[in-house]
This record gives sequence, structure tokens and C-alpha cells, in this order.
Amino acid sequence: MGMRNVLASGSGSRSDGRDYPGTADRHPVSGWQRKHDAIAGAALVLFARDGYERTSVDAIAAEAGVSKRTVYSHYGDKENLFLLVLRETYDTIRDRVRDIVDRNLSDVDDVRQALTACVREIVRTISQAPERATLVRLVISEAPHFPAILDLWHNRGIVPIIAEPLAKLAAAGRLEADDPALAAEHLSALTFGQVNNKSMMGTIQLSDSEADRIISSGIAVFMRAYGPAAR
Amino acid sequence: MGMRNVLASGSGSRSDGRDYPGTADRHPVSGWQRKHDAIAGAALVLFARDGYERTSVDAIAAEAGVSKRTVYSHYGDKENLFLLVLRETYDTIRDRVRDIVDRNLSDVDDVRQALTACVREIVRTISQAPERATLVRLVISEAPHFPAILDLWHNRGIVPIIAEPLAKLAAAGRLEADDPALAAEHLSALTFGQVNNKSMMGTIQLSDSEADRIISSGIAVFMRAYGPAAR
DNA sequence: GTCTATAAAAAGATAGAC
DNA sequence: GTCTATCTTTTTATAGAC
Repeated sequence: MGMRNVLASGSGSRSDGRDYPGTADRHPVSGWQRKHDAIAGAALVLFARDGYERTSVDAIAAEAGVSKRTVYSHYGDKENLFLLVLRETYDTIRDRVRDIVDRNLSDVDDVRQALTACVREIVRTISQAPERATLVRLVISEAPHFPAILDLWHNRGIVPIIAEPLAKLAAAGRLEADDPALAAEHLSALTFGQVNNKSMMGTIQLSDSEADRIISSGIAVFMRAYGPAAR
Repeated sequence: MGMRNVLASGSGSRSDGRDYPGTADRHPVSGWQRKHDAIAGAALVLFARDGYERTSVDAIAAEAGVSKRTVYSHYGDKENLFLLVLRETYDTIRDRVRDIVDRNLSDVDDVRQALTACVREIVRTISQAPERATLVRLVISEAPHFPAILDLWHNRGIVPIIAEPLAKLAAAGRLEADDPALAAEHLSALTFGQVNNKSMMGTIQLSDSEADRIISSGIAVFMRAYGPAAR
């Protein structure tokens, strides 16, 4: 798909009116591209805020500053726009998480401390982008009506990303995890799962301290079960 | 609210056409009551299947076998009907869970075995009623648009129900749980949380064996962290 | 490709008869 | 209270000019 990653940076509409021809892209930063991005950005904000059915193409066009007809020219129909925005946002989040995991769990000194810092940063990063925080809720809401969404849930989750460093820690004798993938599920349930539960999948904003308490308690349980000499 | 608990039993529309006057109810089992229940039952099925926005009052009326005007006479508007159905269903689930917890955790022999049996029965019971299984997803989807729903999440959850017997087990020295409420959160995250995660909040049907595996692994972690002599 | 104007269908809610 | 018929608004999608 030829769309720029406007979704990664938030708003999506640029303030200046200039074009930037001459780049190597198929669509240099042109009026076309700017509109394309603006539509995607507006769609993300409105879908996340109001849900799929409650968001009209009219509203997306208005938010993006284009006519409704332009939205249809670029994306065909509402459903296609929705799926594209979901996928793009999902991948953006995944990239961020991968980066955070790499930075926190590559060279580990204290296991508990490293896991805590890693999970906290992930939770904080996601919750700081409200549109992206509500994405999970949106996916859950609309999955039954858009089977294509199921793929996002199963093949693009963040648990496998965490499983890798856990496997290395287990191999190094720092964790008692026979099955790193399963351990990652448990760590995820005890941290992200608890946060999502308390916040109602991002509906209710948690304070940082509240999130930290939940995460610490979850990791405490994880370490009691998986820490060295746990059995 | 004067509505019978048609939601507890599923379909909601009766087959016979007779009235049953003379009971002590304000509305004896009359034509009025039958229609009232039929509307609520139809609404539950359709809301659960299609979501709030996608479900039309026309469809509810058709499914219930009444005219659209009758729906408005009984419930005022769509939103009110929706909230009533949600609350009623939520309370029904809670009663079932309370019963299951009482039966499984009142007189415990083997702690791990009792917890496993209890959680399995809860998961199985809920997933056997598809309309009720999708209720959680519906609550999550619509909570931002119906603030009244937040109350359901916070004040009618099932975690407190589990916390009680855990407190007793802790007092009896069968569990190392200083904070039973927190332990209940962790047990819930490791079992229900994992099941919900895998099934996408009930979107994907899990096999019994799959659910059992997940539950067993979660309880294994819980017991390693909270079992006697865990520290 | 982008806009204005419009078609066509659907949905929430109500009027009025019985 | 219950029904049929209707009002009104909103929404998706497209026709046609530039």
C-alpha cells in the first residue's frame, strides 16, 4: 500500500500547503499524498473516538478537509478505509513495542527490574496515544463484522515479541521457563491483561501510579512462579 | 423493574398463547408480559449478534413478533431497552457465577483441583450461552457511548465473588495470600483473562480442551505464586 | 483528481385509528 | 396497549461539471 505512515505521528494533516516533488516515491509529497494521509489520519481519530458505525464518511471528509467524493476516490469505500487504517496502526504499535523490548531486554542486569521497566514503557507509550489506545477496543468491537480483522489479532500480537527475550533469559538460567511462549502469555496476562481489565480496554484513563502498581504486582507473581529457584 | 428474567433462559418467546392471570405479580403472565419478555429476549439476541448500532428497532420488533410501536410503548427508546437488557443479563451471569463458586469453593479438599474445577465450570457455563458470552464484548464496545455502562464493569464484576473464598483459604493457611482481593485479580487474569484473550472476548469459539489447557496453565502459575510454602 | 448536488435506502421516532 | 402508515433525519454512494 502506498500510504505514508501518517498514523504513526498523530494528526496527519500538515499545516503548510507546499508540495515536495522530486522524492523517489511513486507519489512524491504531493497534494494527492497530503490528502491521502489527511484522510487516513482523520479516519483513525474518528473511528477510535466514535466507532465504525457511528463515524460517517461525511465527518471523515470534513475532519480531513476534503470533499466526501475524494474519500471515495482514494479508498473505494468506508470498509476498505477502515481496514487499511486498522492494519497500519497495528503495525505502527508493533514497531514501537519491538523497539521498547529491544532496548529493555537485550542486556539484562536485574530480571525483575528489566521486565518492570519494559512493561511500564509499553503501557505508557500506548496510553499516551489515545487513538491508538482505543484501537484494541475497536478491533474487538468490529471483529465479528469484519473477518479480516481476525488476522490482526492472531498474527500481529505483541506476545511473540516478548517471548523471544524470555527464551534467552531462560536459556541463560535467569528464568525457569520451559515454555517461553507460554511464559510470555502469562506475563502478558498479569500485566497488560490486568491493565486492560482495570481500564476497560482503554476506556478509562489510568494514572501512571495506578498502572505502575498493577504492573508491579503482576510481575511479582510472575517472578514468584518463574524466577530462578521458583520450584 | 417489572421485567421477568426471560434473559436467564435464552429465547424469551413462549410457544403457547395462553394467559396466566391471578398470580401475585403486578403484571400477571399476560399478553403484555409475554410481549415485554419477547422484546427483551429478541433484543438480547440481536444486540449480542450485531451490536448496538447495527441492530434496528425494526429488527427487534420483527424478531419479537410485535410491531415497532409496541417496542417503543414498552421501553421508551432504543437506548433504554439496551441498558435494561445489559443490566439484566449481567445480573443473571453474576448469579450463576455466585452459585458455581459456592458449590466449588465452600468445602475445599485439594485447592488446585477445586480452583480448576470452579474456573472451568464458569468458563463453560458462560460460553454455552452465546448471547451472554458476547455481552462482555458489547459492554466494552459501547461503554464510551453509554456512561451508564461503566457502573456494570466496576460494581458488578465477578472478581469480588472469587475473592471471598480465597480469603477463607488464606485464613486457613491453604494459600499465601496477604491480599485476597489482589490474589483474585491475579487468578482472574491468569484464567478468564487468558481465555478472553485467546477467544477475542468470545468472538472465536474455543474448544473445551483448549480452554482447559489455558486454565490449567494459569492455575499452575497461580499455585506456584500463591500456594503454601510459595516463598 | 476534486468538487457540488443528488439519488436511494435505512433508521429512530411518532400520529392516529381501534 | 397495539397496530399501520408516515415523518424526518442521516448515511452510503454516485452523477456530472471543471
